[in-house]
Amino acid sequence: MARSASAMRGQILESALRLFAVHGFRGTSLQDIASDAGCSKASLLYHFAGKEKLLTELLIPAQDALAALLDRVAELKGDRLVEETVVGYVDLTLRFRREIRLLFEDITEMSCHQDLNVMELADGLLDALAGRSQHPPARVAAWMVLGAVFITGATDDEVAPDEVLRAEMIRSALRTLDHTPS
Amino acid sequence: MARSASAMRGQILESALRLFAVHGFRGTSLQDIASDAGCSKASLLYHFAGKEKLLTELLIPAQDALAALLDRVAELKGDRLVEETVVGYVDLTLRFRREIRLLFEDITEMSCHQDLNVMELADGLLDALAGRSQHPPARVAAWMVLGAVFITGATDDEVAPDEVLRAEMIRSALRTLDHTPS
DNA sequence: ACCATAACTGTCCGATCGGTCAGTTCTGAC
DNA sequence: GTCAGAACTGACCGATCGGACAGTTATGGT
Repeated sequence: MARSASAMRGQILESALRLFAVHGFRGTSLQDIASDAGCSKASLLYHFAGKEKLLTELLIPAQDALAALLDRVAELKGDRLVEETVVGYVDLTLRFRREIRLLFEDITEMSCHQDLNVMELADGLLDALAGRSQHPPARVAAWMVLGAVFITGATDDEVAPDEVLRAEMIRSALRTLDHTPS
Repeated sequence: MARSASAMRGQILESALRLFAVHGFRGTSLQDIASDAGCSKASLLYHFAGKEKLLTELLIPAQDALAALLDRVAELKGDRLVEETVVGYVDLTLRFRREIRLLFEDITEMSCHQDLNVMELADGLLDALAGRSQHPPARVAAWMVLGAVFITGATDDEVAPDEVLRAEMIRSALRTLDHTPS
């Protein structure tokens, strides 16, 4: 058939993202993705140099968004820093739900992935959430928020409508950080 | 050599737990475990009926401990319920760190595992953390605590000594749940 | 109409995995 | 010492995986 290149690429990426999010990176074979996308495994490997490259391409948008957030809050301090970081982080997890689930499934794979520096960015996020503080209580609370938002965003339990979920996640996170609402 | 059965079994379980926690269930082969434990793959399969059974045996203690916790707080209400649940859950994650990491790595595997009912127990835990409330804000906050403690316990970053970590995890969790300290 | 090239595929390959099995080695009771 | 059975092993098997490659089909510019 030979459709336009970008169409098939997009279809493959979509299928890969969904399957990876459900069954994990290792739990999804190239054949699974190809079947779901409606092409042959060989065609998949024509568009993407390998399974790893496919994973990389899927995660880069989320990574860039996180990097942009960290860049945006880099010059803030105190209350503004924490508030902006929390809101930005929550929005990010809701926007990239499936990517988060994928990251969640194969966190160890990512740590030693050369093209992705998720761990580095996570450190920066942790730092901002702690308000640049090095005190153990603040660091622990920041870790808690990191995990809380991460998992709450990754879950697909319809615990609440997205708008309510977002608002409550932000409020809960700020409480965790002992941040009195302004 | 043919050492006593229990000794080799214990060695295999120990090796499996460590390797699973680091590389995940799928990321660890039976040969990896056997080499680490100092025996052959065939010997490993002599002691354990299969890879799944090995996983089950590793997670049962943690599962039982969680079930016991839920049983203990079943008759409590209000503040006592939430406090006991939080403290118990935090202690549990710190006691079973590696098991948590393992669970963390392969959460989807577990959901469809017949011998383990982790998801069912997680629901009970969520319910107790929410103080048996069905209101969305309380449910979201409970989800946040579930994830926060989960990840903070699973991480091996030495963010703080265990005693400080424990105390701060409990305090942070109670703040997340909007629980004014008694 | 023609053709260079992009898009695609069927088929094969080596590696790795979980698991089986017949056979060997060790141990403890007598 | 002997011997039954537990403990252990090397060799092998079928399945599955990621990937390579030669060959085929469709497309767009001329």
